[in-house]
Amino acid sequence: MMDLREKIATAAKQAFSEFGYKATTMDQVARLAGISKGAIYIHFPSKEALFGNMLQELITHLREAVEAELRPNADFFDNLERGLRRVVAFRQEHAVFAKLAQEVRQFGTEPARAGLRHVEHSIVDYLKGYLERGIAEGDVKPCDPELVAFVLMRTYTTLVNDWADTHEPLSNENLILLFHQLFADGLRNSSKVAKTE
Amino acid sequence: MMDLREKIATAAKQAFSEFGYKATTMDQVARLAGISKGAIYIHFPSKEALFGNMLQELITHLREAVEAELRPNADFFDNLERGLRRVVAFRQEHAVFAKLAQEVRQFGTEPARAGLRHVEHSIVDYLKGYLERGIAEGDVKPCDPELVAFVLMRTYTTLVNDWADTHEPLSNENLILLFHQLFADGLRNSSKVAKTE
DNA sequence: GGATTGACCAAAATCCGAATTTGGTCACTT
DNA sequence: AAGTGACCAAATTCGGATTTTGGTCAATCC
Repeated sequence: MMDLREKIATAAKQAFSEFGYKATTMDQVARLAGISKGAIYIHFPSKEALFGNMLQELITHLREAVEAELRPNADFFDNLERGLRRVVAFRQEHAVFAKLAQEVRQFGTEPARAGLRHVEHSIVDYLKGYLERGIAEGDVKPCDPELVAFVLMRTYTTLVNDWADTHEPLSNENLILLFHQLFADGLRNSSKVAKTE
Repeated sequence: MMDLREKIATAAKQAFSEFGYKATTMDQVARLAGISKGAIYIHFPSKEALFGNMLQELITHLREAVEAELRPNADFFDNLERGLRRVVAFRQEHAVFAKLAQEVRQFGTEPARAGLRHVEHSIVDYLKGYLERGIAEGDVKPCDPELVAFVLMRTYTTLVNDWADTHEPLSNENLILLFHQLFADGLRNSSKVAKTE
């Protein structure tokens, strides 16, 4: 049988995914886990702890998923592309992200906002390390890895969250393609023929 | 003496800048313009029209300011940088933008949100035309100009506005460097030396 | 006689106390 | 010791009275 703590965590994730942070009640989680409310507090000190535990597990699983995707001998930017694609897929596989983002937009729920920020920061931090390795190995031009990681992540978030407000949402393929074109190779057309003036 | 319509428009901008859209009342605007409330409606059909008029004027002035900044014979990406920098400066010179952004974050006021979106869209639209010309002239690789314009605009304002929330603000030089590195030339280090392992 | 006013109105926003819900506890059962 | 569920204080929601606000228009002014 499933260990109780795990059962509670699963029920919590299910509830947070469906209702968001605010609208999830401890009674609901207890009912979903098939236990009483008091039992939750034997394993988790608070609702926020339940939430934080879920986020931590997501971060761990995301990192594992991304690392499983990387090919040590492949081109740096191909791997970056792979990793980003995995992040996109992971977000879609876990409805919590969409639900929490919607909740933040609609109600501005503070713990939900902080949670998403926490996840984003851990991704940026991971990305920073990856960029540092790329610079050290000579695959990436020297740059401020934290700043570039920040921009990459923000651009990604903006594209996923904000572009769809006013346009057709981007397909994964277009998203990755755009990233590659913008950040890896740049927009400058270096094969331009000499201007005649 | 200042023409009445202009006086009303000036008072409206002053009020919107200080209080945002929602908290600005027609009585307030009338008082600031030194006239009665009814007189406003001789020149503007509604509060929204007053707001829209202000935004339209801002858009016009911004476009003029940007165009005054461009150097026809300069490098495409240098001009792009120049223009974007002017946009950011313009936003800082006109307190309405900050006030409206704050209002949207705090209250989600719909006309304020729509107004900011309208301004941003007109900037992106202008940028899109600029990119299209760049593509046609061979300065820029083929790409979706609207999408790229959107990303450029958002990334630039994010760098200027949000990076400083948690880090040392970027100097203009670093900003230009980063911008060129990211979008113009890309991060790929094409002169990589053969790996020794 | 057109421009301007300000009392006026319906609708929307705001207040505010009552009623409900919720996170968390703990004496008690199993 | 693990788990329960009635219980509590604090937070949230509800609803209706009260105020504010965008917009109008007959009266007034120049």
